[in-house]
Amino acid sequence: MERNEDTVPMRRPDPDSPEARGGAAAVLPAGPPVTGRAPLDRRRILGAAIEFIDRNGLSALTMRRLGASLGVEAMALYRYVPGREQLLDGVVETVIDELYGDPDVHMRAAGGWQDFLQRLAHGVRRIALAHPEVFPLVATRPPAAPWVRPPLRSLRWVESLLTALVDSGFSADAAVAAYRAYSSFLLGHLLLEVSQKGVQISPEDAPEGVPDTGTDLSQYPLVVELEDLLSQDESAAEFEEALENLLGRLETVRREGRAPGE
Amino acid sequence: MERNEDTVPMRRPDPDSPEARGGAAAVLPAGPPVTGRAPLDRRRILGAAIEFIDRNGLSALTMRRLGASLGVEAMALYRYVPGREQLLDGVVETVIDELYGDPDVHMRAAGGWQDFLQRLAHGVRRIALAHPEVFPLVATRPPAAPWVRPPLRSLRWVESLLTALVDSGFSADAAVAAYRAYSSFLLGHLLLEVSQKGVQISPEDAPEGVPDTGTDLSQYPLVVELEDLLSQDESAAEFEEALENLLGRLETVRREGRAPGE
DNA sequence: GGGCTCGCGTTTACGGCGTAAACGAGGGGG
DNA sequence: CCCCCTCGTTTACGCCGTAAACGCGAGCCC
Repeated sequence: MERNEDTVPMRRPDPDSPEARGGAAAVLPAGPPVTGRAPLDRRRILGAAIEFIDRNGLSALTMRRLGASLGVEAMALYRYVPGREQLLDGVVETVIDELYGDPDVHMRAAGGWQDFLQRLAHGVRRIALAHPEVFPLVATRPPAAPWVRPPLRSLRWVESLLTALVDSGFSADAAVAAYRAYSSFLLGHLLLEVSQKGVQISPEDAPEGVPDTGTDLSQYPLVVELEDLLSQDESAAEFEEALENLLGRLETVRREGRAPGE
Repeated sequence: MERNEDTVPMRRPDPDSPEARGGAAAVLPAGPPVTGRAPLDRRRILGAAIEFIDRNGLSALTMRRLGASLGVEAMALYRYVPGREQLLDGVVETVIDELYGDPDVHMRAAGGWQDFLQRLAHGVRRIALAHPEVFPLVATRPPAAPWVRPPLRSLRWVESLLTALVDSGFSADAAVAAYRAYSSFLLGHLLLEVSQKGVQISPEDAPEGVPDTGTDLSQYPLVVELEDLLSQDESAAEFEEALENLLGRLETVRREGRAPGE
């Protein structure tokens, strides 16, 4: 066991964590930050919904409670949102639209396609970490078209990404394959990361003297032996590692100018 | 890439599709297949819930309707299941327990760790494709412990997997890292695959003469140009390709006997 | 055999949900 | 002045999850 201590040299907290950035992923600067009574509008409703989910969890969001958090009856929301389902669609769209406000993510691949994908990936990760309760929604809400894949649920970003790849020498086939591999990578890593984060927090009650006597692990000796390692959170490093690997793999695909499967 | 060869020789429809297998992933052989009135029990309830979700979608599942599908009032279910949430937990557990009945998936790595991981991956994929409406539940339900990562939500499988890796020469670090990378890969790929499959089906209504005039694509020329490619379903090949790549990457990690990030 | 108990499904009831529909209040233009 | 348009409220309906009381048939003890 040589790998705890300070083997990891200077990986401060986590470059994508919310506190490492000056609230750059804040929800909405919608005019004055009044929390009292202001004229309702769609943006304000969606912002309040995101804040509500961040604070209380997705399952606690109801039309009545969201209305109450805005100082309004539930039915008032229906003037601006057709219904609860479309409200959630709007939440998902608003959350990923935070990418446009992220100064480290660009829509055009000025620094090459690898820089583009890297910045985009970290931007999405920042959003996931800033809204862990919302991200499962981003992941599972049915997309508009079969080729709009979570978590990049916006045509503009798909167009950006494909453009960056094709302009950098990817064939059409390879660009599409890269888009799909990239989406799968982001979705898998980030969904697991936020769900893991949620689990660590949620059993906050019953902090007894003996920790974690919930289940009997005696039948799983290796799990017991590796429990420390398994509990460690190496998400940031693993994300980086897997991302680098993916980019490397895509580079060979690009060079050989063919789809990766053949 | 020397490690496929004849592992996947004839890729006609899809080796993991439900119809390509003789119902091997059927839900329950719980005694006589009577659908009428039989004594209620937990297994029968969970089986009915899975069938209900497969047929009508997760959002249609209510205690009352599930009761009705069993010829019983909703409250009768509460003798066997504490509540709706725990019912869903049971559904998830039951679905992944289908792995134990899969003759192509083994709990011990008799044919080497790569064979083990490959069989397991395809087993999980078969389950995902057999129950596309259930899989998002498998992916997003909070796990029991932070180190039980979807989609392999069972301590027995985690123990199996780690054992296979450690026995094959992975260091403890490397085995844990491999477990995490493998989980992310499975989750990302399969969640996207089933969600894509769901989207193709759901807008079944309004098959007008002009197809897909729903949204204006004029601002996204590359998306338009690549629309055919983007709509193609290459899930099986991409899954195989990404899995092979992951295994290859893990092999170098194993050989060098260190965690992959350093 | 008679009555008692107990396992199991039903009935009833309650508060909360999403949302359709009718209803005001308040203000700006004819 | 009055009308009507905008926007939030009130009321109402059917469905939801589930607590609690109930009923009923089978088995058992005496």
